[in-house]
Amino acid sequence: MTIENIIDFDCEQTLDCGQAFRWVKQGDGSFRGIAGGKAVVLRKDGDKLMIDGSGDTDKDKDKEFWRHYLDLDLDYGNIRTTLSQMHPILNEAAQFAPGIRILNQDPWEALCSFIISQNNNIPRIKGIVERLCREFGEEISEECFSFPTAETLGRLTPEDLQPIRAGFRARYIIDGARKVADGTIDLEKIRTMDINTARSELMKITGVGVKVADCTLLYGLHRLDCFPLDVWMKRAMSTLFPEVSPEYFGEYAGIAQQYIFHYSRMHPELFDK
DNA sequence: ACCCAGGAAATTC
DNA sequence: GAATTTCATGGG
Repeated sequence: MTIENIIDFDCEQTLDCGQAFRWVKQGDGSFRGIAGGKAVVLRKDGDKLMIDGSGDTDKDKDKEFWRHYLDLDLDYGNIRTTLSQMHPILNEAAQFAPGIRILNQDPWEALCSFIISQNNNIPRIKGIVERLCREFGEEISEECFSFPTAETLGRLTPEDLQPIRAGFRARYIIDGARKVADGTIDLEKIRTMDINTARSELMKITGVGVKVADCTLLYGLHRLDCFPLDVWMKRAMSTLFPEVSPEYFGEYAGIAQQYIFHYSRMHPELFDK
């Protein structure tokens, strides 16, 4: 399948910028990954995006899924212009990776992934997530596994997660899975709650603090005004934007956050000393 | 051996 | 209550 007239989107900038952990760059520059129970390879050529390998027979519905997942119907060019006018360094960061978009990931997958992310590094997060899917997900196609549901994981104990080597995070994963599975936490209701209520709802899960809650809101529930502050972002804000607070960036602060996060990680020398 | 990693809970002061 | 320590695992 092909989607035409793609602008302001780059596979690597969007899929390998720390918001999702299941996309793997292939030798030919394409990206292989799984979302919504569909295993595909994404490849951009000029302004065309090729999506191969989806088994869905309903092409229109399938294409709609990927348009939505990749957030292709939001005008990022316009948003980037607005953000760039707010601050010269944000302009620099946005120019550096103008193809970043905020994915519409499955909320449970985002929540679980960012629980795993705490006090951890990205390569290892990817390894744990991969083993989690391989052990407890469904094999959709050859060697491609879906993300396990909250219901599936909620029936397990932390000891059952031993093979994925998540360490102390195992009991957090199970607590989150149980609360989502039994309705204690309703992610779709949280989607439309005001930001502070939504955050404290998510923080009812053991192992979810402000940062993991904000990542879940931004990357899983598409709350674009959320501005997660991790160690990188705190350093970036104090060094690059000492006079600015996150609210300054407004309703699309989360997109600004992602430009700044990616820019900072690609320029660690800015923070030497 | 030592330090850090897209933090948060548990403990101590 | 605020500051510090611990948590499990792997890589540099």
